[in-house]
Amino acid sequence: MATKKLELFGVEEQEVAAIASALSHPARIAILKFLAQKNDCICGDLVAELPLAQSTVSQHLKELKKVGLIKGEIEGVKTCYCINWITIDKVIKIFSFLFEDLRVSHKNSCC
Amino acid sequence: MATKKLELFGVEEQEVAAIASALSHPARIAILKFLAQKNDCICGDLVAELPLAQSTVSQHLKELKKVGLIKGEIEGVKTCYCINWITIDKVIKIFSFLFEDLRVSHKNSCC
DNA sequence: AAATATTATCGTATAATTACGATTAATTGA
DNA sequence: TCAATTAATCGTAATTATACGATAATATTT
Repeated sequence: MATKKLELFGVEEQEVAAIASALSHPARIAILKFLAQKNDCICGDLVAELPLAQSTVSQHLKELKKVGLIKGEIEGVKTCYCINWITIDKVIKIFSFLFEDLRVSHKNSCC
Repeated sequence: MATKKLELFGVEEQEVAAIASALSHPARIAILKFLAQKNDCICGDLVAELPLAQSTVSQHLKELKKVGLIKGEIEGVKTCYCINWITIDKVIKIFSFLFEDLRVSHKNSCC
Protein backbone atom coordinates (compact mmCIF):
# COMPACT_ATOMS: atom_id res chain seq x y z
CA MET A 1 0.00 0.00 0.00
CA ALA A 2 2.77 2.41 0.85
CA THR A 3 4.89 1.75 -2.20
CA LYS A 4 6.70 4.92 -3.17
CA LYS A 5 5.17 6.44 -6.28
CA LEU A 6 8.40 8.12 -7.28
CA GLU A 7 8.07 7.14 -10.92
CA LEU A 8 4.87 9.13 -11.26
CA PHE A 9 6.81 12.38 -11.10
CA GLY A 10 9.04 14.20 -13.57
CA VAL A 11 12.70 13.32 -14.08
CA GLU A 12 13.88 16.64 -12.66
CA GLU A 13 11.79 16.15 -9.53
CA GLN A 14 13.19 12.64 -9.13
CA GLU A 15 16.76 13.77 -9.68
CA VAL A 16 16.57 16.58 -7.13
CA ALA A 17 14.89 14.27 -4.63
CA ALA A 18 17.57 11.59 -5.08
CA ILE A 19 20.39 14.05 -4.41
CA ALA A 20 18.54 15.53 -1.46
CA SER A 21 18.08 12.01 -0.07
CA ALA A 22 21.81 11.44 -0.15
CA LEU A 23 22.31 14.69 1.77
CA SER A 24 19.51 14.04 4.25
CA HIS A 25 21.61 12.58 7.07
CA PRO A 26 24.09 14.58 9.15
CA ALA A 27 26.56 11.72 9.13
CA ARG A 28 26.79 11.93 5.35
CA ILE A 29 27.31 15.70 5.47
CA ALA A 30 30.03 15.15 8.05
CA ILE A 31 31.65 12.55 5.80
CA LEU A 32 31.71 14.97 2.87
CA LYS A 33 33.24 17.71 5.01
CA PHE A 34 35.85 15.37 6.44
CA LEU A 35 36.77 14.06 3.00
CA ALA A 36 37.11 17.58 1.64
CA GLN A 37 39.36 18.57 4.51
CA LYS A 38 41.60 15.52 4.36
CA ASN A 39 41.47 15.29 0.57
CA ASP A 40 41.03 11.55 0.94
CA CYS A 41 40.94 8.96 3.69
CA ILE A 42 40.17 5.35 4.45
CA CYS A 43 37.01 4.03 6.02
CA GLY A 44 38.73 3.53 9.37
CA ASP A 45 39.54 7.22 9.65
CA LEU A 46 35.88 8.04 9.32
CA VAL A 47 34.93 5.39 11.86
CA ALA A 48 37.36 7.02 14.30
CA GLU A 49 35.85 10.43 13.56
CA LEU A 50 32.15 9.61 13.66
CA PRO A 51 30.04 8.34 16.59
CA LEU A 52 28.89 5.33 14.60
CA ALA A 53 29.82 1.70 14.18
CA GLN A 54 32.02 0.58 11.30
CA SER A 55 29.18 -1.16 9.50
CA THR A 56 27.00 1.93 9.76
CA VAL A 57 29.71 4.17 8.35
CA SER A 58 30.19 1.70 5.53
CA GLN A 59 26.47 1.92 4.78
CA HIS A 60 26.57 5.72 4.63
CA LEU A 61 29.57 5.57 2.30
CA LYS A 62 27.64 3.23 0.05
CA GLU A 63 24.77 5.70 -0.04
CA LEU A 64 27.05 8.57 -1.06
CA LYS A 65 28.74 6.41 -3.69
CA LYS A 66 25.35 5.44 -5.09
CA VAL A 67 24.67 9.00 -6.25
CA GLY A 68 28.31 9.52 -7.23
CA LEU A 69 29.16 12.12 -4.60
CA ILE A 70 32.22 10.13 -3.56
CA LYS A 71 34.56 7.63 -5.15
CA GLY A 72 36.13 4.62 -3.45
CA GLU A 73 39.35 3.07 -4.63
CA ILE A 74 40.47 -0.25 -3.19
CA GLU A 75 44.13 -0.15 -2.21
CA GLY A 76 45.07 -3.54 -0.91
CA VAL A 77 43.19 -4.15 2.27
CA LYS A 78 42.08 -0.55 2.59
CA THR A 79 39.66 1.54 0.56
CA CYS A 80 40.59 5.11 -0.17
CA TYR A 81 37.59 7.43 -0.43
CA CYS A 82 37.50 10.88 -1.92
CA ILE A 83 34.96 13.41 -3.13
CA ASN A 84 33.90 13.31 -6.74
CA TRP A 85 34.12 17.00 -7.54
CA ILE A 86 32.51 16.53 -10.92
CA THR A 87 29.34 15.35 -9.20
CA ILE A 88 29.54 18.18 -6.68
CA ASP A 89 29.54 20.61 -9.60
CA LYS A 90 26.58 18.83 -11.11
CA VAL A 91 24.71 18.97 -7.81
CA ILE A 92 25.36 22.69 -7.46
CA LYS A 93 24.00 23.22 -10.97
CA ILE A 94 20.91 21.10 -10.31
CA PHE A 95 20.05 22.98 -7.12
CA SER A 96 20.79 26.36 -8.71
CA PHE A 97 18.55 25.44 -11.60
CA LEU A 98 15.75 24.40 -9.28
CA PHE A 99 15.80 27.57 -7.22
CA GLU A 100 16.19 29.78 -10.27
CA ASP A 101 13.32 27.94 -11.93
CA LEU A 102 11.14 28.59 -8.88
CA ARG A 103 11.94 32.29 -8.99
CA VAL A 104 11.47 32.70 -12.72
CA SER A 105 8.13 30.94 -12.90
CA HIS A 106 7.04 32.93 -9.87
CA LYS A 107 7.95 36.22 -11.54
CA ASN A 108 6.11 35.17 -14.68
CA SER A 109 2.95 34.45 -12.75
CA CYS A 110 2.82 37.87 -11.15
CA CYS A 111 2.31 40.41 -13.91
CA MET B 1 18.47 0.03 18.47
CA ALA B 2 18.04 2.06 15.33
CA THR B 3 17.32 5.35 17.01
CA LYS B 4 18.64 8.15 14.86
CA LYS B 5 21.76 9.65 16.38
CA LEU B 6 21.18 12.99 14.74
CA GLU B 7 22.01 14.96 17.87
CA LEU B 8 25.55 13.59 17.88
CA PHE B 9 26.45 15.73 14.90
CA GLY B 10 27.15 19.43 14.44
CA VAL B 11 24.38 21.99 14.07
CA GLU B 12 25.36 22.78 10.48
CA GLU B 13 25.25 19.11 9.54
CA GLN B 14 21.85 18.77 11.16
CA GLU B 15 20.50 21.89 9.48
CA VAL B 16 21.60 20.83 6.00
CA ALA B 17 20.24 17.34 6.57
CA ALA B 18 16.86 18.68 7.71
CA ILE B 19 16.47 20.85 4.62
CA ALA B 20 17.62 18.02 2.37
CA SER B 21 15.04 15.75 4.02
CA ALA B 22 12.27 18.18 3.13
CA LEU B 23 13.47 18.15 -0.49
CA SER B 24 13.95 14.38 -0.64
CA HIS B 25 10.62 13.48 -2.22
CA PRO B 26 9.63 14.33 -5.80
CA ALA B 27 6.10 15.19 -4.72
CA ARG B 28 7.44 17.95 -2.51
CA ILE B 29 9.62 19.31 -5.32
CA ALA B 30 6.57 19.24 -7.57
CA ILE B 31 4.57 21.11 -4.94
CA LEU B 32 7.21 23.83 -4.71
CA LYS B 33 7.32 24.22 -8.49
CA PHE B 34 3.54 24.34 -8.74
CA LEU B 35 3.28 26.91 -5.96
CA ALA B 36 5.94 29.07 -7.60
CA GLN B 37 4.11 28.94 -10.91
CA LYS B 38 0.67 29.67 -9.53
CA ASN B 39 1.94 32.09 -6.89
CA ASP B 40 -0.45 30.46 -4.44
CA CYS B 41 -3.12 27.79 -4.41
CA ILE B 42 -5.33 25.71 -2.18
CA CYS B 43 -4.73 22.13 -1.18
CA GLY B 44 -7.38 20.86 -3.59
CA ASP B 45 -5.52 22.31 -6.59
CA LEU B 46 -2.47 20.29 -5.63
CA VAL B 47 -4.55 17.16 -5.14
CA ALA B 48 -5.89 17.63 -8.67
CA GLU B 49 -2.36 18.10 -9.98
CA LEU B 50 -0.55 15.28 -8.18
CA PRO B 51 -1.11 11.52 -8.44
CA LEU B 52 -1.68 11.22 -4.71
CA ALA B 53 -4.59 11.09 -2.30
CA GLN B 54 -5.73 14.21 -0.45
CA SER B 55 -4.41 12.99 2.88
CA THR B 56 -1.02 12.23 1.38
CA VAL B 57 -0.75 15.67 -0.19
CA SER B 58 -1.70 17.18 3.14
CA GLN B 59 1.10 15.23 4.77
CA HIS B 60 3.66 16.50 2.26
CA LEU B 61 2.44 20.06 2.79
CA LYS B 62 2.92 19.60 6.51
CA GLU B 63 6.48 18.43 5.90
CA LEU B 64 7.29 21.50 3.81
CA LYS B 65 5.68 23.78 6.36
CA LYS B 66 7.73 22.18 9.14
CA VAL B 67 10.98 23.53 7.69
CA GLY B 68 9.31 26.80 6.69
CA LEU B 69 9.60 26.35 2.93
CA ILE B 70 5.90 27.14 2.53
CA LYS B 71 3.25 29.08 4.41
CA GLY B 72 -0.40 28.12 4.78
CA GLU B 73 -3.11 30.63 5.48
CA ILE B 74 -6.57 29.45 6.42
CA GLU B 75 -9.24 31.26 4.43
CA GLY B 76 -12.58 30.02 5.59
CA VAL B 77 -12.90 26.40 4.62
CA LYS B 78 -9.88 26.51 2.34
CA THR B 79 -6.20 26.86 3.08
CA CYS B 80 -4.11 29.02 0.78
CA TYR B 81 -0.52 27.86 0.43
CA CYS B 82 2.41 29.81 -0.91
CA ILE B 83 6.17 29.66 -0.95
CA ASN B 84 8.10 31.36 1.83
CA TRP B 85 10.75 33.12 -0.24
CA ILE B 86 12.67 34.18 2.83
CA THR B 87 13.31 30.53 3.65
CA ILE B 88 14.19 29.78 0.04
CA ASP B 89 16.87 32.47 0.27
CA LYS B 90 18.12 30.97 3.50
CA VAL B 91 18.24 27.50 1.95
CA ILE B 92 20.22 28.79 -1.03
CA LYS B 93 22.69 30.40 1.37
CA ILE B 94 23.02 27.25 3.47
CA PHE B 95 23.70 25.06 0.45
CA SER B 96 26.08 27.60 -1.07
CA PHE B 97 27.93 27.79 2.20
CA LEU B 98 28.21 24.01 2.41
CA PHE B 99 29.60 23.57 -1.09
CA GLU B 100 31.92 26.54 -0.76
CA ASP B 101 33.11 25.18 2.56
CA LEU B 102 33.89 21.84 0.95
CA ARG B 103 35.91 23.51 -1.78
CA VAL B 104 37.81 25.85 0.52
CA SER B 105 38.85 23.20 3.01
CA HIS B 106 39.83 20.99 0.10
CA LYS B 107 42.06 23.69 -1.37
CA ASN B 108 43.66 24.28 2.02
CA SER B 109 44.51 20.59 2.40
CA CYS B 110 46.33 20.42 -0.92
CA CYS B 111 49.33 22.73 -0.72
C1' DA C 1 50.98 -20.93 6.72
C1' DA C 2 49.04 -18.44 10.27
C1' DA C 3 47.78 -14.28 12.32
C1' DT C 4 46.41 -9.58 11.62
C1' DA C 5 44.14 -5.68 9.61
C1' DT C 6 40.57 -3.62 6.98
C1' DT C 7 36.19 -3.20 4.96
C1' DA C 8 31.99 -5.02 2.89
C1' DT C 9 28.03 -7.62 3.57
C1' DC C 10 24.47 -10.25 6.15
C1' DG C 11 21.01 -10.67 9.51
C1' DT C 12 18.17 -8.34 12.42
C1' DA C 13 15.76 -4.93 15.30
C1' DT C 14 13.75 -0.52 15.59
C1' DA C 15 12.19 3.72 13.83
C1' DA C 16 10.72 6.77 10.25
C1' DT C 17 8.47 7.51 5.84
C1' DT C 18 4.92 7.01 2.57
C1' DA C 19 0.41 6.03 1.30
C1' DC C 20 -4.53 5.45 1.72
C1' DG C 21 -9.34 5.44 3.52
C1' DA C 22 -12.19 7.08 7.09
C1' DT C 23 -13.27 10.41 10.22
C1' DT C 24 -13.39 14.92 12.22
C1' DA C 25 -13.64 19.87 12.33
C1' DA C 26 -14.81 24.05 10.47
C1' DT C 27 -16.90 27.14 7.27
C1' DT C 28 -20.02 28.25 3.63
C1' DG C 29 -24.36 27.96 1.06
C1' DA C 30 -29.02 26.57 0.42
C1' DT D 1 -30.84 24.39 10.38
C1' DC D 2 -28.99 21.18 7.24
C1' DA D 3 -26.21 19.84 3.51
C1' DA D 4 -21.98 20.47 1.11
C1' DT D 5 -17.14 21.67 0.74
C1' DT D 6 -12.51 21.64 2.23
C1' DA D 7 -8.60 20.21 4.64
C1' DA D 8 -6.44 18.26 8.73
C1' DT D 9 -5.92 14.34 11.52
C1' DC D 10 -6.36 9.43 12.89
C1' DG D 11 -5.60 4.67 12.21
C1' DT D 12 -3.20 1.45 9.74
C1' DA D 13 -0.28 -1.09 6.43
C1' DA D 14 3.79 -1.46 3.80
C1' DT D 15 8.23 0.06 2.67
C1' DT D 16 12.53 2.20 3.51
C1' DA D 17 16.18 3.93 6.55
C1' DT D 18 19.19 3.55 10.40
C1' DA D 19 21.98 1.14 13.46
C1' DC D 20 24.56 -2.65 15.39
C1' DG D 21 27.04 -7.11 15.95
C1' DA D 22 28.73 -10.95 13.57
C1' DT D 23 30.68 -12.83 9.74
C1' DA D 24 33.02 -13.08 5.31
C1' DA D 25 36.38 -11.66 2.09
C1' DT D 26 40.76 -9.92 0.92
C1' DA D 27 45.29 -8.42 1.47
C1' DT D 28 49.29 -7.78 4.36
C1' DT D 29 52.56 -9.09 7.83
C1' DT D 30 54.95 -12.32 10.74
